[in-house]
Amino acid sequence: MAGRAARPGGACARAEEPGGPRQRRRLHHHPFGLQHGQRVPQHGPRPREPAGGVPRRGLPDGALQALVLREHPPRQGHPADVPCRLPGDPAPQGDEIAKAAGDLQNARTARILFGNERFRRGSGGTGVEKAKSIKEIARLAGVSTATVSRVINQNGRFSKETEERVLRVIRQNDYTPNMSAKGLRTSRTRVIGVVVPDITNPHFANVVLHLEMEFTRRGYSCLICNTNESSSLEKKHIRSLTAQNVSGIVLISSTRNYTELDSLPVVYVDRPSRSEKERGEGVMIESDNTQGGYLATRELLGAGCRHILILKCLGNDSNQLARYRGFQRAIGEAGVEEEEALRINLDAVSIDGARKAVADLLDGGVAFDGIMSTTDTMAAGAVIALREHGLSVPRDVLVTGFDDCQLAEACGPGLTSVHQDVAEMSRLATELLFQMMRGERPERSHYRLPVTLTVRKSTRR
Amino acid sequence: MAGRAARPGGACARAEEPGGPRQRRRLHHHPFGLQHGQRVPQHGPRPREPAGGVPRRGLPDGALQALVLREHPPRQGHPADVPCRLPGDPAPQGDEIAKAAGDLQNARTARILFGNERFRRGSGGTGVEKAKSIKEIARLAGVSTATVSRVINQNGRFSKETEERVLRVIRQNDYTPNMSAKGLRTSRTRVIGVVVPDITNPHFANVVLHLEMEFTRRGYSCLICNTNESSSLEKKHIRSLTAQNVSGIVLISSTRNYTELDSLPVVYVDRPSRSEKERGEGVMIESDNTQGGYLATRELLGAGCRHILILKCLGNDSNQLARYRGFQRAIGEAGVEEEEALRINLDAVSIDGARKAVADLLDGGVAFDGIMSTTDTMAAGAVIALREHGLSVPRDVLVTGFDDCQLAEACGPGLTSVHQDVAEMSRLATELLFQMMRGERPERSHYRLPVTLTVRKSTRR
DNA sequence: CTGTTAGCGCTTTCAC
DNA sequence: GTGAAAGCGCTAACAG
Repeated sequence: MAGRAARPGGACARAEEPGGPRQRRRLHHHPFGLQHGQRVPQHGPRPREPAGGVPRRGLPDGALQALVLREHPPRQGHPADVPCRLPGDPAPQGDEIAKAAGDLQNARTARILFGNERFRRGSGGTGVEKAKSIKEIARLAGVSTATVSRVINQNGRFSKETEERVLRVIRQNDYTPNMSAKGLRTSRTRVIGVVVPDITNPHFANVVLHLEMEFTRRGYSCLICNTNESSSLEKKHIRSLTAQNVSGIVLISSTRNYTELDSLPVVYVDRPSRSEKERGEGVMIESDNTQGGYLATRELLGAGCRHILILKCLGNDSNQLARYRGFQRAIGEAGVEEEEALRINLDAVSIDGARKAVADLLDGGVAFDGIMSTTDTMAAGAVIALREHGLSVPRDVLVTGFDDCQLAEACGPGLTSVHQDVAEMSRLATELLFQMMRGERPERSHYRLPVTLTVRKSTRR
Repeated sequence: MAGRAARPGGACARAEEPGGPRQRRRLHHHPFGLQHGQRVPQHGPRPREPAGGVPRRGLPDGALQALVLREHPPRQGHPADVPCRLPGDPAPQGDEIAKAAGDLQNARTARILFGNERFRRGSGGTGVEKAKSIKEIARLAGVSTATVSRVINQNGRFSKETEERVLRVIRQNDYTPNMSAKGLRTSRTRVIGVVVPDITNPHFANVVLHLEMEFTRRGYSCLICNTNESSSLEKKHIRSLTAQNVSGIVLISSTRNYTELDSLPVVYVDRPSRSEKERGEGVMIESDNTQGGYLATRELLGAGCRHILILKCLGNDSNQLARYRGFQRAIGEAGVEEEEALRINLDAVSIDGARKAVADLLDGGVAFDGIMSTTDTMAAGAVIALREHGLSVPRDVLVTGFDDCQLAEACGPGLTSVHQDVAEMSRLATELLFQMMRGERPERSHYRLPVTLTVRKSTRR
């Protein structure tokens, strides 16, 4: 295979074609062909026919694109270079689909929402045998499927010898239970949904990593859903998760009004409900953001700052507000007055947005000796702006961040930042979720984890 | 509920108890109680009994911890503060379980691998009705389930009027198909597995975000698996994914020898096979890392650097090597000789590791005028080390990074970095995966995407 | 302790 | 164009 002559290809060098030119045009021929000796079931899923079969109809995969695109726009990369674009790439059918957005209006939308993959693999392929079932294991072990099931799930009611025999057969045949069947039968899939606003936010990435580790440890998988801060996308994700019979959900969101979740174990993480008591159900874990804002501000005050710029972001993240309240408490206690001019509210969290905002302030001649930022990202932007204006951190201005992510370590002189105990947060979230999945009621419905201040050079002259 | 008196609680303030003290001890009472009028099926899953039922046996959730812990250790947060620890937190039963690691040795391991959630929700709860099935929809629409199915999947063979009626009923009842059943029947679940080494790596987080967006657009979900660079964990994840009948897999790994994947659409992203032709199957997409290394090095050479420190990492990521080769090519073309002393090989990618290594070199009096780092993270560490030694970037030393992540924007004066077109990579990966899922053969089996250089101040004096 | 069996919700063949 | 019915793989009630 590797010895074949490489075809020149377009912009991308070294494109190989494993199938060789002869097969190139047989697009509808499934690469994982049907095994010849395979049994053809009377009923049940029809294995792929070699060529014809049901012709592909309905919308191609590009269809949903237009639908979701409006609220989930693809991030701009470098729009100039779009290399190696595939031929036949269907142009998104914008208007036609877009008007069906959000609801099930017609068949086309139905297809979008529920459609099948048309071309399934044949369950046998080139030398690949069909996955073993519990029946097969039962036959080989000389017991009933019920017994195999009991052994697998350690539900008791079997003898030591039977157990050993069954387990041996399981091992020898490399058997793994079919989770779809299990899920159908038990309404639980050993999959946990994690709904997160934006996984590229280092803080959330960290949360997801830790959650995933905790789940894996317990033999569960992690279905991840980015909402991109869109509430309608969030709702879709949640519907999708319930449709998939997930065992539980971890939700990073301020929203609490999903009736879909009433019968499902849910743990809310990181973002408290906006209306404080929107819905009683569900368990909530958050860091003590107010305390974090307080600690950061105290650090600045302790170093002598008296004119502290507060850099925060409006938007969905209610934690920003809590951090700001901590700031207010600290300066209040210190007898420092809050200055209207020293408050920046950004629309979105970004390095460059913060940089520009701080630069504007500096250009306008506003004076301050400290910056308390409610995220590391914005703090990084602030540090850049200061440097560009010839100001030194920490000599001229002290800066604190929030989240203590990699950025804080790398930024300028090292950024003092409020550290959230993400590992503990994730551990606790998982623990509580599993309690609920077991049918137990967690001791509390609200946990607030202490934060600490990681002091770096940005606040120590 | 919100009006109830808050119990003082332990270290965490404001702990609420939604159930009130009376219910507190009834841990085995399911919070989502059984609806009273609910039908009790003769067979099939038994809804939770109020109290007794099958007593909880076998290992608690902590069991798998010890098993996986050794290869997937929890990252250290701030070990000092472990607040709000739950009571009854089971101590992991280390040795007992650990010796069963890696294989199915005994019943206990079986339970760990396959065990059920013991306590399912009653399918009805407080006012929550059972999820509707296709049968219910069929009844309400006055058609058969077959017809409903055909409408949902747009498989044809129904009249316009029938279609409208069915869709109306579906809408009115807020029906969503049960994906477990669908998965069982069709062996495909509209879920795509993404296996990634470490999601906190900003580059991978970015890839995952874009993949997830592409999947969501097409109505698919994203099951994410962190391998933490452990090959045995990777294997477990892959087995788990196949057991769950995922529709396809995106794999960021150098490994190509999973027979489990032979019958499944797989796209390899980012990391080429180590042995270049280990297995012909599967489609591979990567950035042109060699070209990236080349571009970065050229940038340094063009600015006059003649003694360039190469900062790379040994380990699983074969891209590091490609980038290094680009470096070699560039200096070769420029007639610059590679200096043994100017090569740092780190064990792992970290800011602090790079900082220390570069600091050691500086302390040792090794002289260089440029640094070509194979990741932004290490570049950030290098910049810190330089600054700590009183050297200025870019005045004294020029630096380039790789990946063009947030760190590059925030680091020092702004880091010139090689930009990978992650959006296009994800788009292409998804496109190819869906082609394979449809049974089509992609045009090529190997795609190499062009990279660009994002020039910032670290290379422009 | 073990086996028989119904059926979870869905898709698809076959018969009309 | 439509419906009846089988059966995907698994669990759990029930009978022995």
